[in-house]
Amino acid sequence: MSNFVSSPANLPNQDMGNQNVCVLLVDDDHDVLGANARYLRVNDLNVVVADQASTAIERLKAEPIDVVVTDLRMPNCDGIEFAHEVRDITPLLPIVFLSGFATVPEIVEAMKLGAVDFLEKPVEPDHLLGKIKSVSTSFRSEIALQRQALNIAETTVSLRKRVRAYEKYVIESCLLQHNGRISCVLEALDINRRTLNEKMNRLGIARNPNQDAG
Amino acid sequence: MSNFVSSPANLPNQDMGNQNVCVLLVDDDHDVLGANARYLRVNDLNVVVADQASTAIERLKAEPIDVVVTDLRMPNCDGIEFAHEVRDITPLLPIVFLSGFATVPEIVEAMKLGAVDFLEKPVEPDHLLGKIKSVSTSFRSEIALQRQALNIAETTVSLRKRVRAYEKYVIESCLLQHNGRISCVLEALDINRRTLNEKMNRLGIARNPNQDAG
DNA sequence: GATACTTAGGCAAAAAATTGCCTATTTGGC
DNA sequence: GCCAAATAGGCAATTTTTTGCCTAAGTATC
Repeated sequence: MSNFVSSPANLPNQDMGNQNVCVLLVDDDHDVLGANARYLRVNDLNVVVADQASTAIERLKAEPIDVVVTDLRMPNCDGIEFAHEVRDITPLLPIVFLSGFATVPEIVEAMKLGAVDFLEKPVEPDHLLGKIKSVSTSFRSEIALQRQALNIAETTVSLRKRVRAYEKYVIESCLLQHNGRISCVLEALDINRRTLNEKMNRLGIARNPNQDAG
Repeated sequence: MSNFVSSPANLPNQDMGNQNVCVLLVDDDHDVLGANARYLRVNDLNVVVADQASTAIERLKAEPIDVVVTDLRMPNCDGIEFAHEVRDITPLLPIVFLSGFATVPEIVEAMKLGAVDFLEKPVEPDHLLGKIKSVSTSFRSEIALQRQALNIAETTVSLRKRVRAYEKYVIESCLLQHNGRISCVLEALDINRRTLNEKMNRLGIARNPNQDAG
């Protein structure tokens, strides 16, 4: 996969391995950067690293990034400003912020800039991985859904189809986020086990087997 | 103006005098509530007050609220839960949170739920007023808005609620797009007339009257 | 091999949603 | 006032969905 901008309009429900997802990790602390990068790579993600905003921006322009994970506090340029620059280049790219100390206004601003999440340092690598996975699928679907949603006039997509697609996406991304662990999905979506089974059959959602990752 | 409910996808940028803006103030502290209400009223806002979530929800259903301002920590029901309920009713209504102590996850969750802003108590009345004014004109970031509208933000909400919210959004925005013309919506969404009626009742979608189509 | 844990699915009752038919109300035109 | 068009809603038959109960299969642990 490359840039979301160019992804097809349909909901991409084929399960994709992590190996296609490309993450841009930005952190001025080389230790953190290295550790996270290693963990994510071991789990089949493509990882591009940068230890400062300017480098990150270059990378972003050069490579097909799917998710940005950035520290909020950096020496030469703060994370918010960086996020603004990212927005200029890719208006919808998901950004996950990391920070140990953050003020309310900073968090608010970050979220307004469309941060997908805001994690507190130190982050458990596994948590970060889960977040990235879920973000990258939900984002793909998001683009697709937006297209559909915003093009009501042009394409006649029945309400039924749209709702189905949405439901499918929600379940799939939840499934992904929990490594295919059905019991977690049941809880997260607050849904009866039997109902979930039925829905998955109806919507053609594959039982996800081999997500090891943890 | 009335509910934002009836204006989903578009940013409502018409400027209106304060006197038409209706604010729902929610706070369990009567002193704070009274003081803020007074200040806002003096400044020509319509203010509806509630000292607990349940009352607030009733008010919300009954009156044409434009902005909700709520405390995050309340005795019977926390602000996040309250916001969830608000979202069930009005997926796009701007919510401003107030709080003295808030954790990062709380703030993040609130923002994902489409909070327009998050102010730290104690709030200067004038600051609050400014915020409300700007909210009712400018609005929150388009990205957050779209995410919200599409219910993409991965908040922990039951599948059922999310699907409902999405369905509601689709219908509302279609309705808006066709100036409230039901017959067009029927065609656009490829849905049975009777079914649409039922859904609109179930989801609490207001029959839209006088959209003259500016 | 026994045991615990997780998940799938058959079956049927119960609940919810869809939809056709018919009627009522409103609005605008003649 | 009368007619046509658009919309809402009552009622009931039909279809779908949800869900509890019970069984079974696959895995991992002991």
